[in-house]
Amino acid sequence: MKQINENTLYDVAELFKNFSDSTRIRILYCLFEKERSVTQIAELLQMNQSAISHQLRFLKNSKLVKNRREGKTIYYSLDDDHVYNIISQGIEHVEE
Amino acid sequence: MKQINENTLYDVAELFKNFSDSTRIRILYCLFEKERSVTQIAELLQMNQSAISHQLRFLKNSKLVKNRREGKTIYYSLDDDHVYNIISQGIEHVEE
DNA sequence: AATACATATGAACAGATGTTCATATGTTCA
DNA sequence: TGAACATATGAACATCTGTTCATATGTATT
Repeated sequence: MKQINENTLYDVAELFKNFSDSTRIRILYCLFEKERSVTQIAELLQMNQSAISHQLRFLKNSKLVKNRREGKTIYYSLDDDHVYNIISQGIEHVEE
Repeated sequence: MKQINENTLYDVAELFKNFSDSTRIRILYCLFEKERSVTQIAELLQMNQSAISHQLRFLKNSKLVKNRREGKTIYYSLDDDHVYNIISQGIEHVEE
């Protein structure tokens, strides 16, 4: 087992916090396929726009999603190669 | 991307909840090396026994740790092969 | 049986978290 | 410029979460 820094585990907990809420993980999962706008995500998840927007900010701060503007619309997409792998591993775990 | 069940993502969020708290992840991490008693864990993490005990129950319910009694002492150890991999991947992520 | 040790448990509390509502900001198009 | 659309934001609120304290349960030893 490799030696790790004192604070690393706190950062790891912060990282996993992103995946510990069903709204956030559903947002990330629906971005697996392709980028989507805030409105599209809200419709997909059947939740109101503000709730999605708040969670997207959370995910953006964690650098898990990025966005780009196209006119009035802002498209969000995954910003981290690890996201796919981490969630996939989680899915594998629970489906056993 | 594979097709997943409606409820799977909720379960995945539940799974990651285990790793989203620094106390729990530190407990799990110190069990990487070997099994440890509640008191040993409390000393290692410099936290009181009750807090550790509560979190161990949490982790036990999630089937991430198991325990065995030896006299007065109860030893906890990891109960899931995935735990090691999931946390390792988290560590890798934050150390980049 | 009484004491000491190890762990578990429930209640109480403070702080964190997620959602909603109202509204602000930013963009497009007429 | 004004209206319509898309998104962001702050405040308020209810709920959830993690810790502590006090105490209960379980085991070993004398």
